[in-house]
Amino acid sequence: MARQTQQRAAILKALVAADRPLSPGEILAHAQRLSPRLGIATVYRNVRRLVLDGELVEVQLPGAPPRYEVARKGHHHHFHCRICDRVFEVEGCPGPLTGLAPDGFFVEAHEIVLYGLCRECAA
Amino acid sequence: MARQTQQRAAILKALVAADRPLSPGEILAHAQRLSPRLGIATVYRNVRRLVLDGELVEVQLPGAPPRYEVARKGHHHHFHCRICDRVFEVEGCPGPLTGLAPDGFFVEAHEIVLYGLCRECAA
DNA sequence: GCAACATCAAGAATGAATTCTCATTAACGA
DNA sequence: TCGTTAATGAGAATTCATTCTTGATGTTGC
Repeated sequence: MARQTQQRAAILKALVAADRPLSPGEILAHAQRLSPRLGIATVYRNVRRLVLDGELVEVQLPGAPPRYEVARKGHHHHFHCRICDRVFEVEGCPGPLTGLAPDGFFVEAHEIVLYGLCRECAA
Repeated sequence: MARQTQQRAAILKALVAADRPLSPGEILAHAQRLSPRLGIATVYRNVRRLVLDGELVEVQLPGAPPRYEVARKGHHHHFHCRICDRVFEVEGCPGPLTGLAPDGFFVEAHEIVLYGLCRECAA
């Protein structure tokens, strides 16, 4: 059976504390504050399992490696800062957008990504 | 100076004829109809130069390799068919979406991707 | 507490996309 | 047409994210 290890706890805590999607490298950096000897392979192993277990969801953004965020957050979108490369969550949504597709196309989902400067980089 | 080769012409014609963003592999397959001995390295070489020359633009979509489309098409978005994996252009746009970002964030651009079934795969 | 064994850390290995190498081909100015 | 040389084709090499391997470690059931 699965064991509750310090490393997995550190990985989950890092994602909960960040409250934004993190890449494997970011997860490593954040979680190492709690578990200093943590290695990147352990991040990948645990992230894979946490996604399978439904605790994390993968967030794919254009031209960027996969990021991961805690599951059950409801429908939302993302903001990608072009300076610091961090990704943030964005609350609203302009609607289902089914009207944009050409006739005969069937829209099942949509993704919106905003680009620009985050609060810190805009200051 | 740059030469006008059959291969480069075939690559551009393939992209113009397709009227949708193509991946390097798709460009190879389409352009080989016009230039059968075309190789993948030549596709990458020419695509890189055509992007630098401003004739093509790179289209990045979530979780997908880069695709390329002819430049100067105006603001538009994309539809990614989950069955055939082809990407199509979509005309409209719901607006600048600057209101979605949190306070203090500065929105410079946005990308919208629709997912579902294209006309052929929905039939 | 202790033994069994799931998990770990570190580095090697993998895989896929992209780029490089180099002998050959072909574009184009004279 | 011809010579120069940019561009090509094919396969090797590279890159980088991710996964595997190994011996060591730490968690859990008893």
